[in-house]
Amino acid sequence: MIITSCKLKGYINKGCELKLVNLENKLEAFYKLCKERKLKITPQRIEVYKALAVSTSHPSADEVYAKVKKALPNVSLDTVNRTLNTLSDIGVAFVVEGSGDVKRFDGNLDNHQHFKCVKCKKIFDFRYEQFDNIQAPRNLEEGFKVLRTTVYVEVICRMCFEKEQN
Amino acid sequence: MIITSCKLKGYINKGCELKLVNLENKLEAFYKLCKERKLKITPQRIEVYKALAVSTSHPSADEVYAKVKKALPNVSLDTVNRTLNTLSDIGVAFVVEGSGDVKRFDGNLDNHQHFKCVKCKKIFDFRYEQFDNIQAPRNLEEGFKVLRTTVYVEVICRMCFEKEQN
DNA sequence: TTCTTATATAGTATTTACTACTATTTAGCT
DNA sequence: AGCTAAATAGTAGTAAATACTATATAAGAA
Repeated sequence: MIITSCKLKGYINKGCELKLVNLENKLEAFYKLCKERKLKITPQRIEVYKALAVSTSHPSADEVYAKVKKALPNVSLDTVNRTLNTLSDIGVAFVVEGSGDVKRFDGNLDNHQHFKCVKCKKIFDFRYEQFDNIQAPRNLEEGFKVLRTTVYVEVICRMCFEKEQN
Repeated sequence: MIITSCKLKGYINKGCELKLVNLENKLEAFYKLCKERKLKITPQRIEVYKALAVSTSHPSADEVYAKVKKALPNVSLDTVNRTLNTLSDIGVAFVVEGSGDVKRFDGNLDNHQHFKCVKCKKIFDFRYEQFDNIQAPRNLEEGFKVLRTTVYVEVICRMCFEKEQN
């Protein structure tokens, strides 16, 4: 088990230098992908991509905005937001599971898991005995107070899938 | 495997009548818990608790608010919000994993899982080979387009844990 | 039952996240 | 260099959640 970016436990992210070396290659791949998808390669897109590619901290749009602003002082937050969504669309980034949705409450204390439609944001329950007692890795339990370990599935529900086809 | 509240696939929630029968018992237990925790049993708390206890749809604060408003027309949204948080604090409800946080992006496409501190909202990566190829239950894969299956761990990080002690 | 007080609430204001809109600019093609 | 669809900056708007303050009330004490 490798904790890849857990600074609290004193782990050092040894991947950093590698990341910078790789950035050139990553950028090339990114350019290529943009061309394939007929997306214009703009300075804004490059900077947003770079900010995300070298980050290990799962930044919010605001945090990426702050970083990009250093290179492009009058970039707009809207552009950063749009670009982040574009990057997710083409698969070079993704939205951390569950984040970005309104706070939802659950009064069902029985053992169960959730799956969510990423389009309509509906959340469904399911129970799968195999997942009832899933254990977080031990060294995570040693370094942190573990409250809950769940399996989380992101789906597109039938309704949204059909809507998408039209 | 039981899909407990998946209406899209035509499953009917057979638990509904049972839920209403159980509500009385649940309420009694809730009153008892409130007394233990020195929390006043107010009409607002009762209605919020009831709304959540009979719901299977992981409602947002707004949705609970709308429901409670029918019984208590001039309840405030703030009260509903506070009460929902109180219910989470005493353990009779919980916040659906990941929801309620700002949208966060991840540029790391390598196979990995996330754990999040519920206090400071920081997200950390970890890799645990066992979780690399975790499979959603088959009948879920049949009814929905599954995009991603991850293990999600909620923790309190050391910093926040120590802060809490003081 | 009435009194007292800490707790909880209603109503409003504020903050923050995110999306929408429009006029302007620009990347990529010819 | 010129053209055009796509992208952007700047601003406005919307929605979610928290913060604040004066008022109301639950629950224990008298």
